[in-house]
Amino acid sequence: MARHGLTHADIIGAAIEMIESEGLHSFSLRELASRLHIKAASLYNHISSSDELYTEIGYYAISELKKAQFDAIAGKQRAEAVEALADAYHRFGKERPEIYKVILSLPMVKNDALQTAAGDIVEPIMAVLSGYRLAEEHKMHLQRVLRSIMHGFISQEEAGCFRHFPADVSDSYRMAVQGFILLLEHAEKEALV
Amino acid sequence: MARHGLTHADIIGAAIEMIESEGLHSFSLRELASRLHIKAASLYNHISSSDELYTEIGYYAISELKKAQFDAIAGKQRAEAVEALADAYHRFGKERPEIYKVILSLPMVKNDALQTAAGDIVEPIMAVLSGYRLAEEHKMHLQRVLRSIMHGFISQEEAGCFRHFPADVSDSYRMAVQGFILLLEHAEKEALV
DNA sequence: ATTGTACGCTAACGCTGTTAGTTTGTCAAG
DNA sequence: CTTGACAAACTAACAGCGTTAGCGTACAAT
Repeated sequence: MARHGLTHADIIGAAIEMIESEGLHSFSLRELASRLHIKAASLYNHISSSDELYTEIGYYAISELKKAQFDAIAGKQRAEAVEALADAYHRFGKERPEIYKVILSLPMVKNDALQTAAGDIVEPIMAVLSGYRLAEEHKMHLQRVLRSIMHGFISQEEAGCFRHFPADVSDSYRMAVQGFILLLEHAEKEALV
Repeated sequence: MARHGLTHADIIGAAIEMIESEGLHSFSLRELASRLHIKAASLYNHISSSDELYTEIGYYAISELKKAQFDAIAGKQRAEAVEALADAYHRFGKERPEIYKVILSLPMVKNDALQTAAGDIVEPIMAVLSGYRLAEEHKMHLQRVLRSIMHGFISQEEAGCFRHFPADVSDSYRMAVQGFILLLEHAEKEALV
């Protein structure tokens, strides 16, 4: 009845807040609506489907992640930049696990808007790799390798897969990143030959 | 009415088949029941909840993955064994993506039965690492690193995250694995010092 | 032959996303 | 100042989900 003056951005913002605090798992449109003092059906005046909502939140998450990475590597070069980037990625995953999960649930195949989002993920990594003398194709491969390491690590850590052994998890991550730097330097040397 | 002589194993088997063919996403107890010519409620004579069902399928998936890895590394040593293991893991993820997803959805934190399953994941990797002269703690770390690489890679590949660049995806994976082998050898040398 | 249990059934509950159709508040134009 | 249009809320409903309670029946063992 009483107009609440809700905007699209309000909806997205509230959804993000809810997901971060209550968890992606227990999120629902009805709960979101209720928190906005609205009926679930009324949400459809602002969004076209739950899929669209998740996609938009995914965009937000990706841009946040991108920002965090660029902030971290600012003014840094080579190994130091790689470490800072990896650290920022790891921190993002640990501090905002539910939002990170939204990124994972994005079906990157679908539309091309998502393709540009995928580009956003790649950007900071490519920026870091630019500090190394690498062939363009090598850079593409190595970018994938670094993403695999970072994503694989935090998603397994988050899932609790790393509790099997008592070894310190941060140490493992550091070793993974050092291994990647080793590979980078190796690739650089080979290119010179 | 007419007894069908359904066993617990039949249910699990049918569920696995459905998930592999139709996808985890569109799987439901009601569809599973209908495929077995049963009502959904009747499933509860054989399983206690859908969670339990997913968990059991997860066990199955993990054991299959473990088997594939051990088969691959049989008779191989060191770098060759690492490559074979990584290759088997990759193949499993590509050939049975839906079943692989079930593993991911397992909440490893929960009960201790799942802890033993987590052990099963670790086993073949530790077997391969045993071919290298490494401190016990190094082995734990490196096992996590390899898992991160393998899991991170195939989960991103599956999600379509690697279409951004034209570079060959298998080449990227090979490079990731070679990088890990490099790290292994590096760690081995350092240990000798 | 009788009894017990394992396994099927129906009906229902509360939850999910989603749609159609209706009302109402607000703001702009006449 | 009234009127009309549009935006944004509403209610009611549908189909689907997992799950529970309670009922009936076929089969196996006594």
